[in-house]
Amino acid sequence: MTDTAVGESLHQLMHAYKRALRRAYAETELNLTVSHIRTLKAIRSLTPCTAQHIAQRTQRDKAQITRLLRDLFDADIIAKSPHPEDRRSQILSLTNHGRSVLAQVDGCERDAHARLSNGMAQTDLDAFLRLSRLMIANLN
Amino acid sequence: MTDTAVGESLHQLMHAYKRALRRAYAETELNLTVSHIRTLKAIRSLTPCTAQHIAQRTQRDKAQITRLLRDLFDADIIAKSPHPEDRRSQILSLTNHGRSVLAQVDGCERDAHARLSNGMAQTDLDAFLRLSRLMIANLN
DNA sequence: GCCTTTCGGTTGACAGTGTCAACCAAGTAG
DNA sequence: CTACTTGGTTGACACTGTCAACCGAAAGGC
Repeated sequence: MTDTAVGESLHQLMHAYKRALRRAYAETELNLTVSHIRTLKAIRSLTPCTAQHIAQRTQRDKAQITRLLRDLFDADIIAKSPHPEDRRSQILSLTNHGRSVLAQVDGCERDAHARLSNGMAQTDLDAFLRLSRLMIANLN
Repeated sequence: MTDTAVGESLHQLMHAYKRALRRAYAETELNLTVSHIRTLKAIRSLTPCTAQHIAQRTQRDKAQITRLLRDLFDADIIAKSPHPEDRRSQILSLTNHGRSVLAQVDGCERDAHARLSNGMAQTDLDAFLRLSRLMIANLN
């Protein structure tokens, strides 16, 4: 029985979390999906950053990355500059606009996270994180 | 920073888990998606069971439930019988075929779950479950 | 040098999923 | 009876994940 319980919980948790994020993002008048934002955050945390760095980091298909990047580029949130050593590749970076967008996003997420972790001790959060990562490693 | 870490971990874990399930299901020659199976399991655990019982249990849109049920019905996995007290509603149940399908699914999931929880103590799993449920409750 | 293979990225196509709104028929309350 | 609610269906649409084909650039062998 605990077999299916873990699966069910995962589903529900994921779903509820995404819904919470979407709601939070919607309030900011930014027309970005969860995927766009995940991509943005990957760009911020990777330097230098190219498309397949993001694909690796977020574990998603490179085709999807391409499309997300196009949207972000069109919205003037990211900039592309030529890779100095490989002309196939492009270095991605945030524009000023992008940085301010991301700042707003951070605010939203802080709220969502506060709500998520309401009544949980820091040790609980750490434990959750540790177990999640263990499971991810097991599955990959 | 742990803010985003929890979100990222959730995403990745969910994704990896779904992928593992999909792979496992694919081997069984059953043409069922993760959603179909979640629906099936809901039917098994709810008696009596109607469409919106499932919607409630799995936290999904009733429109989606309708479509999933149609597929399952067409595949002779579930049966519909009239609700004795409400002619709008239908009681859902598993067919014999459905029960054997579900038995196969259980096998797949046991494997996937074994892999997922490799190297984790039972207390870890319990803790994970507890924390997940707490978070779900927080978000709803 | 050239040829083949690999790699970064793009594009097209498609299935699965989540969400919303409109709707119908059956039930319920006034 | 009328008005409102409820169970279920349908249509439409956006987001997401996945696969295969492709292009141009790079790398390695010869």
